[in-house]
Amino acid sequence: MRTMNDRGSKDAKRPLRRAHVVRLMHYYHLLREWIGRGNGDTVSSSQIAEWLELDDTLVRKDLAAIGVRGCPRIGYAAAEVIDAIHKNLGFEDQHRAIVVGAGRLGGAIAAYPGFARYGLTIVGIVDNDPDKLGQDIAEHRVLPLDALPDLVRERQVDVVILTLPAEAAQDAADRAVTAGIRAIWSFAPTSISVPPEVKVRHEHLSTGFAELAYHLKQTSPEGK
Amino acid sequence: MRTMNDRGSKDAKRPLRRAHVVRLMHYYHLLREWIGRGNGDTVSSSQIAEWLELDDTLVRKDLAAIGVRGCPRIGYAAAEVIDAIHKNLGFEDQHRAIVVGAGRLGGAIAAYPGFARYGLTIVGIVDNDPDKLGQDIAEHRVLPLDALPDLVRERQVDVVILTLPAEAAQDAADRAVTAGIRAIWSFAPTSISVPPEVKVRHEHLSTGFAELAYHLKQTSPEGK
DNA sequence: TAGATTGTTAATCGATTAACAATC
DNA sequence: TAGATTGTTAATCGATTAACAATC
Repeated sequence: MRTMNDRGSKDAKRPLRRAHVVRLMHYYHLLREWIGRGNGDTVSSSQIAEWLELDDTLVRKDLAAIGVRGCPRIGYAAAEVIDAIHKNLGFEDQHRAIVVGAGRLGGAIAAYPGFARYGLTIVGIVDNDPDKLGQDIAEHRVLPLDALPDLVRERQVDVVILTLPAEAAQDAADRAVTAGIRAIWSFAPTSISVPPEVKVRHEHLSTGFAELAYHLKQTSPEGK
Repeated sequence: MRTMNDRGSKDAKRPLRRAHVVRLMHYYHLLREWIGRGNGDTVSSSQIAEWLELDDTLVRKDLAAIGVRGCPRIGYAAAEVIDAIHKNLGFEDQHRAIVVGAGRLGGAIAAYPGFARYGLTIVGIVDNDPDKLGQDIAEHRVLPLDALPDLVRERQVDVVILTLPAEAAQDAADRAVTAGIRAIWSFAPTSISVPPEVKVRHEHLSTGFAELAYHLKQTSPEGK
C-alpha cells in the first residue's frame, strides 16, 4: 500500500531506463528553448507531449520518475523540470575527458563549448601521428598517445573520447582502460571490447544514416 | 494458414521498425568484421546473439524479417546475411548529399570515405561565412549557402547534412526544404521543424553523452 | 464552485523470450 | 541415424496508453 508520504522518499527511486534518459534529454532541450524564447514559467504535460508527439501520460510518468511534482490546473515549473533533469542525469558531476585522435572530428569535439553544460570538460588531446604532435587544437597542445596514462592520472581524467580510424581504436581503448578510465565515448567506426566495469558508448554514425536510408527507400516513388 | 510457398512472397514483408534497423546494422558490422578476419563462411544465430548479448531467437526473427533463410545444423551464410541487410536497408540506392557548414565537423564528414558503402556520396559543401568561401575541404570547394538551391538541382541532391551552430540550423533547413530535398541529417545542437514529407534524423551528441553521464553517476562510489 | 490538469491504477499493446517441432 | 540449429507458435515481460479519481 502506498501512502501520501511516499511522495518525499526519493531514495526509493528506481534507476532510469535508456528510453527515459533519451526522452528526458528531449524535454530538457525543449524547455531550455521554451524558456529562452521568453514564454511562461510553467508548462503542462500535454504541451510537451504535443511538441514531441508523445502521450501526455508518458511525460507525466517520466517527470514523476525524477521526482518532479506538478500542480493541477497549472502544470510544471519549467525551471524546476530543467533542474531536476540536470541533477538526475548527473550533469552536476564534473567529468574530465581526453580526446584521442587529433583529426577533424577530434578537433570539432575538443573545440565545442557546449559540453560544459553537461559537466564535461576536455582537458587534453592526443594522437599517435607524429605530424600532428605539437599542433594546437582548441587551445590544447596535441600530445603523443603514449602520454595517455600519465595524462589520465595527472589531469584526473575519467572519460576518453575516441575519434580514431577503426584500426587504431581498440589499441587506444586498451591503453585508456589500463590507465584507469571508467567510460569511453567512441566515434570510431568499429566495435571495441572492454572489461565489464568500463562503460562504452558508441556513436554509430552509419547506423544513424541507415535509418535515413531506410526511410528514403520506404518512401521513394519507384517503390520496392 | 501459411504454406511453404510463403517463403518466396517478399512483397508481404512488413516495414522494419527502428529497433530492427539498429540491430541489423550491428549484425552488418559484426559480420563484416567476422568475414574480414577470415573466419568461416557461416554463422549461427547463437554466435551472433552471444557477441551482441541478445537472445538467439531475436536474431533469427530479425533475419527472417529481411527474408534470409538459414540451414538447420549449419547456420546462416554470412555473406548472404550481409547482402540482405545491405539491400533491405536501402544501401543499394544512391544518395547525393551536400554538407551545410564548413567547420571542423562538416570537414570531418565531407572527408570521411566510409559513407560510400552505404550509397551516400558527398557532392558539395556550403557555408555562409565569407571567410570559408573558396577553401577546399576534402576536394570540395566551399560555396556560399545561397547557392544551395541551385546545387540541389544541378547535382541531384536528396540529402542535406547540417553541421551548423544551433542558431543557423533552422534557416538552412528551410532553404534546403524549399530546394526540394527529402531528408536532413542534422548534427546541429537544436531541433528543427520541417514539413511532414521531409525526414529529419537528428544526431543528438549531448544525448549520447547523457547516457554516459547517467551511467557514471549510477556507478560512482560516492553514491546518490 | 467548476474545470483544468496532475498522479496513479488498470488495460492494452508490442517486443522479447521460451518452448518445441521441423529439418538437414 | 542423432543431434545441432532453424523457424514458429505460445508465453512472458515491459512499456505505453486509457481511464479516472485527486486536487488546486
